[in-house]
Amino acid sequence: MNYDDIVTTLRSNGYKITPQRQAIILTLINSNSSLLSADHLYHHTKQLYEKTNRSTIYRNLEIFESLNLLLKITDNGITLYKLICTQEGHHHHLICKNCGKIESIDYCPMDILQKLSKEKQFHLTDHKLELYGQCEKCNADIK
Amino acid sequence: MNYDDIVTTLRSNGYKITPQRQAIILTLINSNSSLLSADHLYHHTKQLYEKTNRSTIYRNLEIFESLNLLLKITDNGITLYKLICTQEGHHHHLICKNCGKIESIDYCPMDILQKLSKEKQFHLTDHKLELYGQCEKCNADIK
DNA sequence: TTTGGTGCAAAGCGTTTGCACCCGC
DNA sequence: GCGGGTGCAAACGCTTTGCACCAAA
Repeated sequence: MNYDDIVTTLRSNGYKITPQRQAIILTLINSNSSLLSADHLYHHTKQLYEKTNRSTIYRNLEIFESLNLLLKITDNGITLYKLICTQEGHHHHLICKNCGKIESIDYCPMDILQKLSKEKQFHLTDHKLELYGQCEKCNADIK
Repeated sequence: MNYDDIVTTLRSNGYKITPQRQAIILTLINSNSSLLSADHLYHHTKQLYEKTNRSTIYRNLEIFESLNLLLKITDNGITLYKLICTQEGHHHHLICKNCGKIESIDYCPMDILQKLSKEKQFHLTDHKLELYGQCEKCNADIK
């Protein structure tokens, strides 16, 4: 999922390509697909296109999310966003509580959970799995 | 984990037992261990002890959480609380996006994830697994 | 008597909204 | 030119905080 793909998705859903929107997309891409706060996104987007407003950020994040371009993660009142890279496929994260470093893990327990939920006649549509702890570096630092 | 256990835990950690605190505990217990919002908790606690303030609710929820008596779940900006019942053991939830019904499932993928994270030298301390979809009843209603 | 707990009101914070204007298509 | 997109400022909802008083131990 690169810049052009996102622009195409937007266009084909009837959304216009404004400079603000372009700047937001670039900021998301430039972030190396790490988790970003709305505030971080606001400041970095402003660096690309000065006259971008906070409300524009929020309004676009909502649109991107609705188009499944963006992942929104909320933990402990803190909301973070991340581009969904379909090339990388579905995965989960190891989040270091100390330094905030985020690693990806490919393992997903959903196949097992699908079976379990079928037994309960529950139709699974979404799931959230987040793992917290200390990464290798922080572990060493603490010791 | 019943009322007396919670009171004992509070006392042994140097916390006093005020009528407000008692009312909050009772409200949590009476809720049949379903997920409650701070607002819901506020109104129901008031029914038990009229002169309870919102700040008191929040301050106590924070204390209960720090003592591992309470689980705090945030999804999409909505924060809910639930007593941790150690007797029931660790488990996860199936949350119906339609009617809000919550079912428990015993399966937990953490043993597998522990192995995976060890390979990455990541020290796992916490995890969150939440499953969303439609429960049996809502599924039938939609069809 | 001591010290944590509380009520109150005000502020905080991230987010949302109404409106008039702007601009991509 | 049309209709969606934006900036602005104000409001929002939930939560937190400072302070003086209160009451559990």
